[in-house]
Amino acid sequence: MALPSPSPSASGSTAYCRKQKSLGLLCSNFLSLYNRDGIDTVGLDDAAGRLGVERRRIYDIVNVLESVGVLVRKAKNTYHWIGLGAIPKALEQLKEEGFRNNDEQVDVKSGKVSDDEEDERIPNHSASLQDKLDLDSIHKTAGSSFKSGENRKEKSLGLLTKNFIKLFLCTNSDMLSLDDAAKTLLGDAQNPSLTRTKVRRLYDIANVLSSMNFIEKIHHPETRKPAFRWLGKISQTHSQTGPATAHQESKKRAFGTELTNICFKRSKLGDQEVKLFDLQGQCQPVKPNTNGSNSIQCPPHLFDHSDSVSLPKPCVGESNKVNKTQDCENLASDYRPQYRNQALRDLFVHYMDAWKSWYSEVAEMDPIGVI
DNA sequence: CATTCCCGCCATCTG
DNA sequence: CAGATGGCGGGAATG
Repeated sequence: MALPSPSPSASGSTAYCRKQKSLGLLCSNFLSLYNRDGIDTVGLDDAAGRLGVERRRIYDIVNVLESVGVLVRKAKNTYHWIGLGAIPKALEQLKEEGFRNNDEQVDVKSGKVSDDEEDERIPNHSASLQDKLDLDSIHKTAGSSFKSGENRKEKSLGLLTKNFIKLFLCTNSDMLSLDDAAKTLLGDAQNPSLTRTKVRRLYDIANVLSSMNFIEKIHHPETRKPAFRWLGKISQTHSQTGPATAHQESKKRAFGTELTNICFKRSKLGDQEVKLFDLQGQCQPVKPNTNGSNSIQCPPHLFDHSDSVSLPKPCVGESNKVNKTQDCENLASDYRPQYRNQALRDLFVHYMDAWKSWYSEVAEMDPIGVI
């Protein structure tokens, strides 16, 4: 049926920009919006509205954030904001959990010990990755019978996030390709389509974790293949963490490179008026608590944009298409603040890099005099 | 062509 | 039972 063809009727380039809709960006914005004093509860509708995205996307964000302790479901439509300060503890817990499950592979039906799912002993589970840390996981392969209940939960983004993180926390290497991660988490399931789906989810997760600087995308030194590296260093493996700040992720899909997620649907028209949120930046960056706090370090922080730049950047396209465009255009001129041109954007990116390097090696950076 | 990952349908799960 | 959740995979951007 007549698909709402994306007909780029409007002369010129398509204004749609994938980056502006990334989960990573959305996550940053979400945090910018709520990570501040006084916030106690987060309403899904409110969030969706202010961030100008569909509810569905909020679920994605919230689910991974919940896995890291930043939020807790309070009631329907409502979450209790805990804060970034809860992250270290949550990670510590995940780590423990991971190790525990690892060597005794608890069997607990319907998760008792670590809420996790319930499994079925993967038959030929051969350690595919460095370790055999078989964090729970285990999903029956090509489905057969199953108790939809647990089965569904078993595949939740939240759980997957936890397991993904455990992979880093309980493993020697802190570098992981999503493909390997997917396979590991699937208990080496052969089913390629299953893996594909898993990888898709991992991309989602990786994006938000990246935006929070938990991990960073890199290319495996040898394989050249894309992988992710854990940045929230763990005591042991720490040791000078590599060469330090190899931040050259210039212009790829650098998450958080842009602000806001305005609605510019890919094909279907964007409905509801874009309600750009009015974040004032103020996202109290949690300082790197390097003091005492044992091993796990809260990932280097988010908000690359917090202070200096914080305003929403509406779709910068020159020409858009559909009707709704009007709205955006208007909004664009209203909020238009920065980054309308490459130069500014670059500057911003630069700023972010500076922040990252500063953070990762507290002191290593040199005040690049961009300006 | 391969990799990334947004989008939104629709199965499930609450309240 | 309506509304809330969120798995899932098609297929469009991007590399």
